[in-house]
Amino acid sequence: MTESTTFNRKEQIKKVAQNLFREKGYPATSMRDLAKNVGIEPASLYSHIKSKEDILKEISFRIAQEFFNSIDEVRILNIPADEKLKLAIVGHIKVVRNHADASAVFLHEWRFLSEPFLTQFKTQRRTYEYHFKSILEEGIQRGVFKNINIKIILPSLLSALNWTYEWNRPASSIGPEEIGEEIYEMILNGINK
Amino acid sequence: MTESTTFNRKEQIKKVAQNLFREKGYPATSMRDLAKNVGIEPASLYSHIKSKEDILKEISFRIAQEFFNSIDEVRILNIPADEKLKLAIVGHIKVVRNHADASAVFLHEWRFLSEPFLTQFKTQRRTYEYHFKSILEEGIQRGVFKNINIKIILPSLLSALNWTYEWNRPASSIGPEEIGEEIYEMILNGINK
DNA sequence: CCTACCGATCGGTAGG
DNA sequence: CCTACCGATCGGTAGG
Repeated sequence: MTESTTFNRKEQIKKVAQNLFREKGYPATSMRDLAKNVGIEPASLYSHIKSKEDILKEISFRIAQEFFNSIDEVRILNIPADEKLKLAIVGHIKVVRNHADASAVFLHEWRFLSEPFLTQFKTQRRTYEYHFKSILEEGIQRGVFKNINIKIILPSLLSALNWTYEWNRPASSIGPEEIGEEIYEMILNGINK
Repeated sequence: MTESTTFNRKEQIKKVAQNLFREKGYPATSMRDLAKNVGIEPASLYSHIKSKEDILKEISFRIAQEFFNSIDEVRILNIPADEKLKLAIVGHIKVVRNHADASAVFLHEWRFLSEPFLTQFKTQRRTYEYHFKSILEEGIQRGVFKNINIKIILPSLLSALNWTYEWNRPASSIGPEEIGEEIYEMILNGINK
C-alpha cells in the first residue's frame, strides 16, 4: 500500500521549507537541511523545484494571496467602518493562525527575494496595508473614528496583528475570533475603565 | 591629524555589524561583508573580536540592558498604573528610536545565539516583558484598567511598540514622544468616537 | 530519485 | 592589521 500516486512531493517540500524558514530563517536553511527533513537526498530536491529561491517565491506569493482573499471579502461589504475593521482584524488573524509558518515568511523572509520579485512582493504588501488604511480613513471621514494619526495607528495595528503568530500557536486554547475580538475592543474603546 | 589614538575599532565593528545584521540578517552577513564595510581585511577582524557570534552576543546583551534601564526607571516610581504605562511606552520607543539597528537584533537576530546565551537572553527578554505585564495587572487590580485579557493585550502592545523601528526612521518628523502619546491614547481610550 | 561531484564561499587560524 | 591558507559547507549540475 503506497501513497505515492496521490502524494504530492512538491507540496511536501514547500511545507517543510516553510517550517524551516520560520524556525531558522531563509539564509540559515540549507538545501541539505531541507532534504533531510523531507527524507530524500539533496540533489533529488531539484527534480521538484527549480532553486532555493523558487521555493521562497512560491511560499511568499501564495500566502500573500491568502491575505488578499481575506481583505477582499471585507472590502466589498457595505457596512460601517468599525464593522469592517473588526472583520478585517479577525480575517487577518485567521490567516496567520491557519498558516503560521507561511505567515512568518510573509513577515520576515520575503526580503531575501531577488528582483524583480522583491519589488513585486513589496507592492502587494503595500496594497494589502492600503486596504486597512482605507478602512481607517473612511471611519474618520464618516465620524465613526476619532481623528487619529493614521501614520502611527495603522502600523501599530498591523504589528499587533502580525505578531500573533509568535505567541499564539494553533494548539492554544484561545481562538482567532476571541483574539480578534479582544484586539478590536482595545483598539476601539481602549483599556481605560 | 589622525584619530587613531581615540578611535575605537571594536566599537566601529559592532556598529557596522549591527547595521548589517539588521539589513541582511545575522546568517546572511559574512565576515567578509563586515570587513569590507569596516575597511579592513577579513582576518584583521579577529584582532578585535573573538568570533562572529561574539559580536552578536555583545550587541544583543548591550541593547537588552538599554531596555532594562528604561523600564527600571519607571518601575521605581510611585504613580498610578496608567501613568506608568505611558512612561514605559515612551521609554521603549525612545530606546528603539535611538538604537534602531541594535533593536532589530534585539527583536529578530538573538535567536541565532547558541546555548547557554540563548537561554540567558530569553530569560532577560521575558523579564522585561514581565515588567510591562505587572503594570497592566496592577492597573486592573486597582480599577484603573478594564478587566482585559492580558495574554492578548500584552503581546499586542509590545508588538506595536517593537515594530516602530521598521517604519519610524530617526529622520522621521514624528518624535518618540508623539508616537508614544498616540499609541498610549489608542490603548487607553481607543479610536472610537 | 540517487551517486558523484563542481566551483564558490563560509568562519576562522598561522605567522608575521 | 596583512598575506596566505585551512577544512567545511554552500547551492546546484551531470548522468543515470
